[in-house]
Amino acid sequence: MNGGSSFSKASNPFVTEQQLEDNDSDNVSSETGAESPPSTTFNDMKLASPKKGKKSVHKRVVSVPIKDVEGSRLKGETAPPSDSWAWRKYGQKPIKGSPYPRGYYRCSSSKGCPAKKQVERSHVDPTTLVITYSCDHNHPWPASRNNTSSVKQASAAAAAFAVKPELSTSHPDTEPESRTEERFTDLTDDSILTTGNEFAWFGEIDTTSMTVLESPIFAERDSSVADVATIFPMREEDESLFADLGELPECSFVFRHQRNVGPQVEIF
DNA sequence: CGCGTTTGACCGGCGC
DNA sequence: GCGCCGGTCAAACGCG
Repeated sequence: MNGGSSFSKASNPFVTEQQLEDNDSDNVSSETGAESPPSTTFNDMKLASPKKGKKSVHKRVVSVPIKDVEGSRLKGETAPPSDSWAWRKYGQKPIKGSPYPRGYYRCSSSKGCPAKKQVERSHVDPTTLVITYSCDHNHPWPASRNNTSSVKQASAAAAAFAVKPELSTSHPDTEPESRTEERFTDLTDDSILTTGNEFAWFGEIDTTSMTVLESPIFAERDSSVADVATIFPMREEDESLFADLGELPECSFVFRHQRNVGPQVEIF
């Protein structure tokens, strides 16, 4: 929402959605090799909660030109684009193989929201900001280490993950926590998230920038981009994805931006 | 006063 | 078994 944050069509950030399911092996590498071997992005990607024996893990990575988002925040190098959600940074670490540090953010829009995201600059394309969204739907949120005040909503948090996407859709700016819980209730429905929330910022940034609308999600948000959906019939897959979210213990989204390359959408 | 950011330390997993 | 690396926590600081 900050002015300045707008995806310039010129940049045409192609968004490649990748859903990583860490079923039990590493089957994440083919697509990544498209242009940049994100060795750190996927291969090394470990879920925050390593305790997981083997649960399906979904991650979504969004790559956007920094120049388009840097306007939102002039702070760190990995300043994430301002979206409709409030993110609180809880850590930053230098990543091997990448000259840029990775920032760890946790959703603070709703107290119990387990949604997290990692923001880092692509070492391949320094001008590209890679945002990895990851949500632990099933995350137990151990009270022992739990943060400060999300315990009570831990349960809700679990569902929050699914909710989050939904919230953003209509969530103005002030997202009442209570609402979160309500959403969960409905979530079970086929309300499959209008998934706009997490990506709401895309729309806010610049609706005309269809470049980032390659995600079916946008298609639902804006009929004007319906064409995109046609081009990238991921919609039903996406829905499936989200639909599963209700059952999936964890989820993440992966978007990838590839320059000079046609939009690529790959789903695992 | 509250919230968010920053930084260092700690923990756990994975690879060698 | 050891070392490396990623991820998270917790305390301190700054800003609104």
